[in-house]
Amino acid sequence: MYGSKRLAKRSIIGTRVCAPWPDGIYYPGKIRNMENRSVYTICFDDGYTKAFREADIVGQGFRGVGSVHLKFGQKVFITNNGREMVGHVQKHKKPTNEVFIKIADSSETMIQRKLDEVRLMESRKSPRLADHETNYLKLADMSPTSDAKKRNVSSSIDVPSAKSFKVEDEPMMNDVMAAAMVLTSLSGSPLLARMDSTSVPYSPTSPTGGATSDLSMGTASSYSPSSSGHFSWDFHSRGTPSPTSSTSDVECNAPGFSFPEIGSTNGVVFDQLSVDEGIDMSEVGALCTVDDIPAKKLKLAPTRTAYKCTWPGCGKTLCKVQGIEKHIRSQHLRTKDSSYNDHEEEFYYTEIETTVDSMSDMFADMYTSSPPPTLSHMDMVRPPHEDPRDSNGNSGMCLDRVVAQLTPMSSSNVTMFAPLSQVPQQTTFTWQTTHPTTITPLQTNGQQYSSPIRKTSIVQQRQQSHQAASPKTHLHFAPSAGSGSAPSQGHHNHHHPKTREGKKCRKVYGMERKDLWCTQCRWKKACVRFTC
DNA sequence: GGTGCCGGGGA
DNA sequence: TCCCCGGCACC
Repeated sequence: MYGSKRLAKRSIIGTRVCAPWPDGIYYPGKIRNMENRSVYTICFDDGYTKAFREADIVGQGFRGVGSVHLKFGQKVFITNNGREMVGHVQKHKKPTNEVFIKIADSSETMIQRKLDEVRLMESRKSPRLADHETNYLKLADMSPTSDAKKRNVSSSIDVPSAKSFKVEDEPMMNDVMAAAMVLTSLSGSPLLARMDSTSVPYSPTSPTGGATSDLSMGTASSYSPSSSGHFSWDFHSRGTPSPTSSTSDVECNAPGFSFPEIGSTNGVVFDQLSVDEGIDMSEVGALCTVDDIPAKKLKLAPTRTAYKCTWPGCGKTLCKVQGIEKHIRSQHLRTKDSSYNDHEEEFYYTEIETTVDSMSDMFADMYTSSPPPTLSHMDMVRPPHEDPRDSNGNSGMCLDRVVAQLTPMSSSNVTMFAPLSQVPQQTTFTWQTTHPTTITPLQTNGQQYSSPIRKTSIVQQRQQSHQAASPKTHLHFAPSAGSGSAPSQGHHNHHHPKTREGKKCRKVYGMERKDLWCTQCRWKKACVRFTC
């Protein structure tokens, strides 16, 4: 019924957004794919890839910066004197939403801005900013010397000087921040960084020290002065991946293999992470408490991540994202020119996750032997940006909606963790696979386990699309939310086979952001982006 | 009244 | 084919 619908042209893939690391600081990245309607895999600029809930993402189509709390050291962009400047947050006063920003190219200039006037990403690419954007080392190499004085004359327009700014008594904070930015950008895994932050007093990924705390907590003073100027933290010494390792290493080490490490460090964390061995939908660092976990889900199953080519008939599975991308480029896209990278290959592989204990050996064969669903139109997928969650991350309603928007068949459980600094939250939902035979063995492992496979957006989107089109679609999960409007019930299929409870572009983006709507919505046609 | 989207029609 | 919009059913 809906299979013949014209497909949207716009793509969210590749959209630059910001997402928080475990230290609570937002960093820019690109949306690589969509895990489901509410979870997006973001590839940070340093190559690290992580899944985030839509509510944790800041950017066009997602939540605005006005709804986030900027932590100390957060890199921001502001317009000052008609110029876009980059700086780092010194303090974000929540009550007034005032943000004090230290301009990156000056150690003295402090800018005060309303939160709404702050951007997490540059609005335009000026050479000056581009330089800052890409050269973190240079950024980190700033020193509060004569250069600062010079700039202080022209750029401190409407702000008190840093010295009069008593919020932070960190003389070397600029350097520290810069260093932190470098490290947070380069470090392999927020997951591990979080682990560090919970187990080590000093976290290289957190400019405020291990506690990822606000400036107001005064943890900045815990920063080691020796860290300024060079960045040689030994990630390996704590069993974490090198921040400067290749992206593939990051991929392989951080999201996949780090779970056991975390488990070994923090039993609670381990439990959390291994629950369902499902998708860590958000900040793994924002770990749930045990209390948040349904007892039935307390099964340990460390996971690892692999990448499976979804090119029809291929199914090659590699453990490194670089490898799979190379494979796709070379084998399928025939793109040899590495300088031309439109990231098309990202459409043709999916990140899969499996438990180390039971699945590591079998899943590759299983998945390589299973032809993937036809490639879906990821570009139909746009994220809802208005998450009904409250600012504390209490996402009960949101999660319910997430659940409701899925078209599950109890094949895979997805574990969602609340983002950092938010109330630990976890939910589990399932989705149906279009290849039940592929999943069946996993399903039989038990409900707690369900599928350990993390199927990312391409496959999943297709699944959802199929289900939306299938009259046999039915829900198997029991959550109260959304269950009352299961597609199999009542009037639902008559005139509006797509439930109104599903987010539609109008609802998600609003009239003022109609440009973000899918084409269908703009044409008042059936939404193809938020199908249910 | 708002929303979703079918159906029709213009470019 | 793209795009717009009237109109209707549903909430």
